[in-house]
Amino acid sequence: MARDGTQTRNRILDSAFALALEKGLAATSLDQVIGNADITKGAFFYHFKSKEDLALALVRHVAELDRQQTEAMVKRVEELSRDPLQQVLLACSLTADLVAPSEPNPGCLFASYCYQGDLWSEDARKICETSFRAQAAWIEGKLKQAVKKHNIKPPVSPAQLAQMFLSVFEGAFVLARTYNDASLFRKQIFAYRDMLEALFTAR
Amino acid sequence: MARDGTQTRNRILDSAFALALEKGLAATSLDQVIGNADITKGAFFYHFKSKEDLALALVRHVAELDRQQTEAMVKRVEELSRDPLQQVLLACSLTADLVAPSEPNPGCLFASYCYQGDLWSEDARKICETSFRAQAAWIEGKLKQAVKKHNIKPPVSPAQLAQMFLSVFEGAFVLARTYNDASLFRKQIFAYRDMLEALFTAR
DNA sequence: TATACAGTACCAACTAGTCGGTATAACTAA
DNA sequence: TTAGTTATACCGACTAGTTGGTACTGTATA
Repeated sequence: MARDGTQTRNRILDSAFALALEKGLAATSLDQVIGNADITKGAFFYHFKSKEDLALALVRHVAELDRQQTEAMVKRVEELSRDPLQQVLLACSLTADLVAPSEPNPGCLFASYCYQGDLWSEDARKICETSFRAQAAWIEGKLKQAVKKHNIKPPVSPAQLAQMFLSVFEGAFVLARTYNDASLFRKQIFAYRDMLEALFTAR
Repeated sequence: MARDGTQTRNRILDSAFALALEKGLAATSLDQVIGNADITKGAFFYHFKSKEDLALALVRHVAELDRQQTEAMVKRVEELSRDPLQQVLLACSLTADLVAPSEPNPGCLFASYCYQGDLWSEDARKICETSFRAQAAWIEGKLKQAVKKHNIKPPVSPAQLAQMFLSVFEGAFVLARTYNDASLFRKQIFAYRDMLEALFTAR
C-alpha cells in the first residue's frame, strides 16, 4: 500500500459538494473542483474516471451521509419519546435545526441534480428516490401508529402527509434561496410540524 | 418597420424555456437554443446581447406569464365563490390541474434557476421573489379573511400557510422529478388543499 | 430605406479528458 | 540488511473539441 487515497477522494467529494450547492455541478468545471480541493488534475482522474462518475459518486456519498444522519436522529427521537406522533414532531424540530439561519447556500443536492439534465441520470435518480422513500416510510409508519393510538381519522392520509414533509423540506430550500433568507427553512419546517400536531390533536 | 421581430424573439424564449426545464439553462448551449428555435446565430444575437441577457429576459417573460395566469385564476375563483376559504381551495384545485400527469419535465423555472449559480443573479432573484410574494400575498389575504369570517384561530398563521403553499408547490415538482411521476404534483397540491380545509373547518 | 433577419466564417477562452512521468511505501529475495 | 520489485497515489503539461460571442455580407419585408 502507498499513502491513503481515501483522504484525497473525500477532499474531492467535499469540494464538489460545496460547489454543487453554491452554483450547481453542471455549471462547475472540473478545474474549479480541483482547485477548490487543492489537488491536481492527475489526482482527480485517478479517483474518478469522468465528471459523470464524480456526479454519481457524490450523490451516492451524500445519500449515505443522509442515511446515517437520519438513523441517528431516529434513534435519538425514539429515546426521547414513546409516542409515535411526538416522535415525528421531534424529528421535525431536529430537522429544522439542521440548517443554520446564516447558511449562505441552503439546499439539497438531490434537488440541485434534478434540475440539471446532465447529472440527472437514471442511476442518480434512483439513489435520490430510495433516499426519499426511506424517510417518507418512517414518517408514514409513525403516523399510522398515531392514527391507531389516538383513534383519529386525519383529513389527509399518513402517506400523503409523509410525502408532504419532503415537499415542504425541498420547497423550503427553494423559498430560502429565492427570498435570500435561510431562516425561512426553519420556519416552514416548524409550520409543517405545528400543522401536523393540530391535525392529530384537534377534535 | 420591417417584419415583426417579436415572433422570432418569442420563438427563442419558448425554445430556451423548454430546454431550461428539460436540462437546465446552464447545461444548455446557445447552439442548442438556436437549433431548437430553428433560427440562426445572427438572429439570436440580434435579439439578445448575451446568454445572461437571455436568461434574465426568460425569467422576466415567465414571471409575466405567471402573473397573467394567476390574475385570470383569481378572477375565475372569485366568480365561483364568495367565501374566501373556498376561493383558496378552488385556487389549489386549479393549480393542481396546471401540470398534466403525463408531463415529462414538470418543474418551475425559478427553482431551476436558483440551483444554477450562473443564472442566479441578484436581478433574477428579485424577479422570482416578487412573483412568489404576489402569490403568497393573495393567499394570505384570503386566509386572514377566512379567520375573521369563520372566527377560527388556526394553529399556523395565514402568512406561514401561504408560504407553505409555495413550499409544497416547489417541493412537489422536486418529488415528481425524483419519483419520475408527474401525478405526484397533483396529489401533493390536493393534500395541501385538504389539509387547509381541515384546519379551517375543524372544531 | 431602415428593420429583421439568414448565413457563414472566425476567435479566444475554456472544457473534459489524456498521457508520460514521479514519489511513496509495502513486499520480496539475496 | 538491503537492493530490487511492484502497486498505489499523484503531478502537470498537453490536446481535441466546445463554448459564448463577433464580424460581416446578403436579402426579404414593411
